[in-house]
Amino acid sequence: MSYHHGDLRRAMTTAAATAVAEQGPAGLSLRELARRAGVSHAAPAHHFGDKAGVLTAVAADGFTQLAVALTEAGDDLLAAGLAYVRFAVDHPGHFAVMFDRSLLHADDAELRTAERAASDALAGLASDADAARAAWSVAHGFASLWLSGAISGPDVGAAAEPVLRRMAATP
Amino acid sequence: MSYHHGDLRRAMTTAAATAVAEQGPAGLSLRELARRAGVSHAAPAHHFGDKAGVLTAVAADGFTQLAVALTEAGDDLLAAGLAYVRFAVDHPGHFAVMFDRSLLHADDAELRTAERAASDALAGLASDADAARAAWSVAHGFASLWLSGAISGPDVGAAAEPVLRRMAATP
DNA sequence: CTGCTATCTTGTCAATGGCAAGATCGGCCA
DNA sequence: TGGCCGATCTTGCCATTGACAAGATAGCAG
Repeated sequence: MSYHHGDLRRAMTTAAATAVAEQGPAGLSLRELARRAGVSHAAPAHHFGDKAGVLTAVAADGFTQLAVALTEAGDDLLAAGLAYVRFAVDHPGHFAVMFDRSLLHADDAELRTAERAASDALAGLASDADAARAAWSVAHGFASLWLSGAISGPDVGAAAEPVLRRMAATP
Repeated sequence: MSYHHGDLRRAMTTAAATAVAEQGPAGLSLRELARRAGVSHAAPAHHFGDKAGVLTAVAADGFTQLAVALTEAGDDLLAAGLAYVRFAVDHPGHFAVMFDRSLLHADDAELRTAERAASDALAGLASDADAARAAWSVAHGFASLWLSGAISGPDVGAAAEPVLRRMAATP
């Protein structure tokens, strides 16, 4: 039987992200993941160690992509907030694990550098620490509530914009 | 052997809440729960149906308590925000499941009425819908980020107050 | 006392996460 | 060229778990 020689690690992380987006982190099965990738049930363990390792890789991937999205949004606080919300809505699988320490290996090196990158992208936007925390809180809160269905509407951007503007306006 | 005749259902929900607070929703084991309560491994199923049923009961309990906390906080938006954050920090097990639809029976009757109670308590605070959403987002976001460790400090209230004030100040 | 219902039990099963040991592959160096 | 070696992936196994089915017990109504 021929072995799998593609980039199995990346295939697994992306598959895991979509699975988490569909069924939540608790619904993720390593064996199901392996089945879909066409490999044996023990293949994930080699690359990630355990289940938390898979989710840690997903989270690290998410923070990296978030850092890029925030950087691309520029210096405007409102634009950055919208980019944050859009990232969460477009990558629900990543977002669902990124801030849940109970699912991750919090001391993973790759994760920490990715977190740092996103954190740095955030810190550069606001004038002081409280303003940064406030902006981060609104964007994060709105994204979470939207994903949970607590806030809903026809368009995310249209719903988020007035909420985020209210925060960006304050000095 | 004598059967358990106390209020097993309530004992389970509170035990489940503390277990979730310690190990996250994914780490919750119905059998471990039953063991701690001194009942058989199938006892939880009778009261809650399945695992999601247990977490649904925890979430409903959380929304009920949240509604009380918000009502007690009065009409001030800042006070309500602080009460929201304090509730999340004081009841991390409840908060962790309340907004995660993937863990719950979203159509549960008890859950829906509890959600409604909390939602009503929130809606009465702000002048318009956007203001309510904004206040909710900041409080929810700050609480989430604090619980995840992304924002930290010596005292929650001291850290939250300037952030929430920034939102409450805007008309 | 008898029957009824809610509560709790034992018994069982498939699925899962994780570990150990072995097989295969691809590249590196003599 | 040919053999070695580490990385990758496999098979085999085990304890734990969630869920279901069927039975036992307790307390209450009549």
